[in-house]
Amino acid sequence: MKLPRSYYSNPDVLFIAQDLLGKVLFTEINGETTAGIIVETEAYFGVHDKASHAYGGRRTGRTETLYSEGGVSYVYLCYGIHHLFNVVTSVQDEPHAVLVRAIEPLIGKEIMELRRNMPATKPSISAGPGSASKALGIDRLFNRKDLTENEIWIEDHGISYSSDEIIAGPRIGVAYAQEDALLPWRFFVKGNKYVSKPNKA
DNA sequence: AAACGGATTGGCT
DNA sequence: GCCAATCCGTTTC
Repeated sequence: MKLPRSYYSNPDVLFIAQDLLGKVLFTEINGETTAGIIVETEAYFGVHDKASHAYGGRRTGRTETLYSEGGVSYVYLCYGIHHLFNVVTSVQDEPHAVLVRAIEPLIGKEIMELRRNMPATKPSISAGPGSASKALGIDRLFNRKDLTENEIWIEDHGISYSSDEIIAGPRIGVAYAQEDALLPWRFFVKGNKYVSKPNKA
C-alpha cells in the first residue's frame, strides 16, 4: 500500500511525476487522517532546470532538503501565504522533485471542508498547489518529513490513467526560467475537475 | 542590516 | 481580468 523508499529513488523524475497521478497522498495530524488522489503534478529537474530552486547546484538552508535521498517532503512558503508541497526524488545529492499541484478529496472530506471553509464538491477546495496543501493541513512543519513514516505518505490504491488520459503541458508560474519555462513538464488528468486552471494543454 | 521578490490565491471590478 | 495580501529565504549594501 504505502509506497516504499525504492519507488522514490528512481532517477527519472519525469516518469515519477506522471506515475504519481492516481496515487493517494495522506496526512495524519492530531489523529485526523485526510487524503486525496493526486491529479496534477510538475517535475523539477534538479541542477539543470532553471525553474528549480536547486538550479546550477544552488545549496542554501532552504534548498538543502532537495539534496536528500528520494522519499522526503520539500515544503516551502510561496508569496508569504502558500505552502507548496513537493516530493524529493532520485538519490542523495541529486535534487530532483515533483510538485503536487492538485488533489481530488478522498478521505476525511469533512476535515478538509473545515480547513478550506467550502464544500468538497467545489473544485477550488484543492485545485492548485496552495489549496491542495491547505486542504491536507500541510504547512512548513511538514518540510523534510520521511514519506515512509506516518505523518505524511503516499499509497497506491490501484488507480491508474492511460496515456491518453494524461495531458502534458508547460509548467505554471515559471516564466523567469526562460527557455525552460516551455518544457512540457506539467502533467494532469484530462477532464478532472480538481485540476487547476488552465486545465487544457 | 536592509531590501527584494516569488513553483499563488481569492476577492473585487 | 486585475491586483493586493504577506513573509521569509536570499541577495545586496
